[in-house]
Order: sequence, then C-alpha cells, then structure tokens
Amino acid sequence: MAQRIQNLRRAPTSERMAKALDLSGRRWALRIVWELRVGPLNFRALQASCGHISPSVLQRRLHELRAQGVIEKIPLLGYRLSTSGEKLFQVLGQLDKWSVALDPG
Amino acid sequence: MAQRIQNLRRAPTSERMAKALDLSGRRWALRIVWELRVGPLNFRALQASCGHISPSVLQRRLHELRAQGVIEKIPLLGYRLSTSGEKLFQVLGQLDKWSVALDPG
DNA sequence: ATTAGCGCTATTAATATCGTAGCAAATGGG
DNA sequence: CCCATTTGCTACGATATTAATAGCGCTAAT
Repeated sequence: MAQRIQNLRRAPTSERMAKALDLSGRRWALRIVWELRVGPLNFRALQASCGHISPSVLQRRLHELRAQGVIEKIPLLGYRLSTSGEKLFQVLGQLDKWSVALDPG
Repeated sequence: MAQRIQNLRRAPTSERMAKALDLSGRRWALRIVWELRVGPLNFRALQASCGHISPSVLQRRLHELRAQGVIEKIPLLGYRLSTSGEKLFQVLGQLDKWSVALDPG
C-alpha cells in the first residue's frame, strides 16, 4: 500500500551502505579496484597504472581494501581482486557505462 | 581472437572513467546522490541526512555535482537528481547490493 | 517586532594527500 | 660470489582537503 512505499522511500541509509560509500569515497580506492581488472599487479605496476598516486596513499588503500576483503595479496604477483572484489568491479562496469553519458568526449 | 581479448584486458583506463572515478572518490559525493533517492531535499535536510558533513563541503559538492549534471537545483524544494543522476543512483543500487556481502552485520 | 528556518559563507583547526627521497630485501645476471 | 637492478614499502615536510563552529542576510509566519 501507499504507506509502505512511503516508508521505503524514507528508509534511512543503512550502516553498511554508509560504510561502502565511505570506502568508495576515499581517493584512489575505486580506481585501484578498476586497475586490477587486468589481473594481478604488483605495487609499482599499480602505482604506474593509477597515474600519479603517492606510494603512502597506495599503501594505505591496499591495507584498507585488504581489510575489507576486496583484494588479496599473493606471493610473487602482488595484488589481485578477491571474489568480492570481482563483484565490486562489475558494479564499476556499470559506472563505466554511466560515465559515457557523463562525458561523451 | 585471443589477441583481441588480450588487448581488451590491457586497455588503459579511459579519460572519462578516470574522471568518473575521481568524482566518485570525493568524500560525500556518492552519499549525496544516494540521499537524494527519496526525492528533492533542501540544503539543511541534506546536511542532516548525511550525518556529519560540514556545510562548506556540502556546498562544494553540490556545485560539482551540478556542474556535472548529476543534480539540479529547483526553486523552493532544494536539490534533486537529474536524469543522469537517476542513472547514477541505479549504479549505487548495485553498490548497495554488493555492500551486503561486504558487511553482513 | 520577534521568532524561526532557510541557504550559504567565513574562519580556523584537524586530517588527508602529495611529492620526493631512500632503505632493506629480493632478483637476476656474469 | 659480486654487483646492479628492481621491488615493496617507509619517512618526512609541503600542500590540499575536510571538519567544526559561528554567524550573516533573507524570507515567512506569529
């Protein structure tokens, strides 16, 4: 009924969504996930593919993303997306499509 | 063919995707879009629904999101999602689903 | 006239990010 | 083994961003 719809529309942002948005809102966080789409990258390769990220921030993000289970550290190869990270990457695929409308350049 | 797939996997991040990721990576930017899902909100209502965003940052984000055509300012009601913003919101819907796996608490 | 709410600005402090240099360990020849 | 190179990562001072708070000018209702 209408009342229920009204409540849905006014439902406050969940804790976990706020958390996900907070994680996403840190500089380079989503970019790192996006760059890892090509497969595992080591620290310096990630640094290069991101363009101009400073190593201290990269290191911090890698820790944060690992703590959230988005990426994994693997011997000899560096970092790669986890299963969860792959799913997040698919969401970013949607963002990529959206960005075409944002900037058709 | 395999060669083509290889190239796709190594395709560098596009300018527009980098731009979209940069916009998304600014604190509170996506949260603002998410909060506007309930319909138009005025400045103070947005401030309240975001929790603890400072007015100066909110003001800046509103300008940026307007410049990108994600939100619109409407008389008497405040701010609302544009057509483009609605599409971005749908992407965030995917992020919301993903966040359940991130933190099942 | 007073009160209240509004959008927004100003200011200073705290925090985040940048840019650079460099170190210790691993790697890979010769 | 020796040496040069690469790699992951840390330290540190400079710069940029965000936070926190106060308050202004405006509008509308009491």
